[in-house]
This record gives sequence, C-alpha cells and structure tokens, in this order.
Amino acid sequence: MMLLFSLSVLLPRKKFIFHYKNVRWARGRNETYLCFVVKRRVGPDSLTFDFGHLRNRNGCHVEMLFLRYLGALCPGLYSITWFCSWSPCANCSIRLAQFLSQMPNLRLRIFVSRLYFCDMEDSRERDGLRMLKKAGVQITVMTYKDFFYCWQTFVARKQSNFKAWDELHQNSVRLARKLHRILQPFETEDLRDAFKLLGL
DNA sequence: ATTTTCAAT
Repeated sequence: MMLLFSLSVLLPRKKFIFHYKNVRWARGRNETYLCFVVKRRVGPDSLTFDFGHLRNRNGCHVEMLFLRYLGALCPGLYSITWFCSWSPCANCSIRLAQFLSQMPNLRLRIFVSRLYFCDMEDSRERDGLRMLKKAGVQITVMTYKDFFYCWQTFVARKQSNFKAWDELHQNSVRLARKLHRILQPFETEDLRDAFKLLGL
C-alpha cells in the first residue's frame, strides 16, 4: 500500500492547472485530486515521511482512498497536509471526523482550491466542514503560495515556473471569505431560532 | 446574464 503511493508519479502540468484552477464555474471537473505530504514526528523534529497525489477512482472519493492509506501507517505522530481540488463532500467529512477522533496521533491540515456544493445555506457540505473544524482539522482555501508550493512539489514542471491564471487571487479571496462565513460558530438554525424568539 | 460540482451516457 505504502509503496504504491510513494511510486505515484508527478502530476502533468495541464492536469494540475485544469483541476486546481479556482474558477467560479468549474465545468467539467468531474474528478478530484488530492496532493499530500505526510510528516512524521521523530523526537523534536518532523521529517517528511511520504508525499504524492491521488485521484478518486471507481466511485470512491479520494478522501476515502487516502483514509485507507492513513489507516495503514505504522504507529507514531504524524502531521498530514493535503491539497484538494474540491473540498470534501458531507459524507467524507463525517467519515473523516470519525476517523480522526479515533486517531489522536494525527494532525490534519486541509487546503482546498474550490468549495464543493457549498452554495446553499443549508447544504450538508457546509455542516460537514463545520464538523471537521470541530474535530480539530484546519481547513483553508488555497492561495497563490499554496498553488506555487504544489507546483514545485507535485507537478512534473520540467523547469517551468508556476504561472498564475487570471483571477487566481480574486477567486481565492472570495472563496476564503465564503469559507470563513461557513465556519462561523453561528449556524442558520441558531439564527432562525433567534429570529423566532424576537418574533420576526 | 449566466454558467458547476469525486458523472453518466
């Protein structure tokens, strides 16, 4: 299992750009990519233990594939950082939160390029993200420096430098604000209750 | 102005 991931080749440039582009209308992104770095705490310092990328397959969301990999790690303290083209769906968030509650030796940071089905106020995906935050996961929208880092680390770039697409920054800021609003402790239910109390 | 989404055909 471990070997499989270590052998994963670098992402082709076009693939990375297409799937990680943080455009508002992500037409045709019917796949999700997950680039990861796993660091292992050894004494006072942490060493890179593994890195690579994954894609959803056979109807299995990429987060669940990665969970299978994490379950096979040898005992120890790990910091995991992943960069996903979509944020997790509601079910994956639930499964992830459950998994992490049983694995206190794991620290997870999730960077996302785009937010998956988060437009509706009452979407289950929004609940899922809040659940992850509660479970101690740090969720962040990718910025230029994150795309740059991914390009350097996971892409077969052949000396080429990362070139930002139009509106990378604006899109990132917009999505970060949206995520921030989603992760606010106040849920719509609370607000509705508050309005009801006020007779509105 | 409107557009999409870990496909389904």
